[in-house]
Amino acid sequence: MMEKKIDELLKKNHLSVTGGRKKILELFLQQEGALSHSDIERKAGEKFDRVTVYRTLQVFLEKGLIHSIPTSDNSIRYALCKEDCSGGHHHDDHVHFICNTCGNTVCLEGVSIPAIRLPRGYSADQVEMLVSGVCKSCNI
Amino acid sequence: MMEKKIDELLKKNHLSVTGGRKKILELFLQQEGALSHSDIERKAGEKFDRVTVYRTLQVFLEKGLIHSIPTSDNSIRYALCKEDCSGGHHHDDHVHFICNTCGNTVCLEGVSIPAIRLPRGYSADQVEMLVSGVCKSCNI
DNA sequence: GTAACTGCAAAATATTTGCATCCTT
DNA sequence: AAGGATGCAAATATTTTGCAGTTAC
Repeated sequence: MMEKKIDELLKKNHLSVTGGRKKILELFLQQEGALSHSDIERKAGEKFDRVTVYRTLQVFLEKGLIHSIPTSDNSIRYALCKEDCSGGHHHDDHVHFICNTCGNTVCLEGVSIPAIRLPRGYSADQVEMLVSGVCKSCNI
Repeated sequence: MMEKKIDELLKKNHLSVTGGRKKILELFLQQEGALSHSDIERKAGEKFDRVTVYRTLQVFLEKGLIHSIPTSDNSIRYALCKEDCSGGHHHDDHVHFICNTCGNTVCLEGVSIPAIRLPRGYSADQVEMLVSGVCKSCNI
């Protein structure tokens, strides 16, 4: 049951289990894709405060439950991390896809980011790859 | 002379040559790297209005004079486009590098984004690659 | 019982819009 | 002269902070 999974996820990350956190985590689990702050507010209905959403996302981010996906429109998306990246230690080597038709953002778990050769003097820490286009569901 | 170059750039893109636009374009030309909205405000001093900066960046973006670089911190950076991407038709196939030490963002013109294979059903339109780490100047 | 989480109020920031005026062409 | 660009004022929207009340452990 999802309820169980949610509780486990929170406990595993040393977070107390509260209504707001459960609700937000549930949204992420239901949705196969990324959510922006405003997506969450909208989907959660009038359930809880804006501020709680900010704080919850921040804590989830710190604990490594979710990761953020950069965008060009000043509205960062967040997506659930997979098992192996809890504790702030991310294994974010997958590609993010943004659909221009439906607006959804998804993590392409199967597609990994190819290595690149940087100019002399540069050292890489993290690499993000962002593809926009038309997704599977819209591409008919 | 830079003055000339600035005028030409504006004219080439069918924009009238005004003080604000010249100033902002000058900032981009001086700086080898990307600028955020607030960078521009800061560097321009008290020269002109916030609103002018918003509108100018928007126009430059539409005309293809600059391109935007996504970030994870709700502060989009903008960088000058090279010759061949005016008219909203971008040739943005280079990698962007964000230095965690000095905070600068630069376009690695020499490094091009490797092709990737998307899952069946997805079609790509644009690809962004964002590397963070330590840049040449800070890596000593 | 205690520490942590939440909601509310309010402050601080950031972005957008309308309009009158000024500047470029 | 005409159209577009700018500055100012103000409306909106977004994010942060402090604090008091509530809840999880």
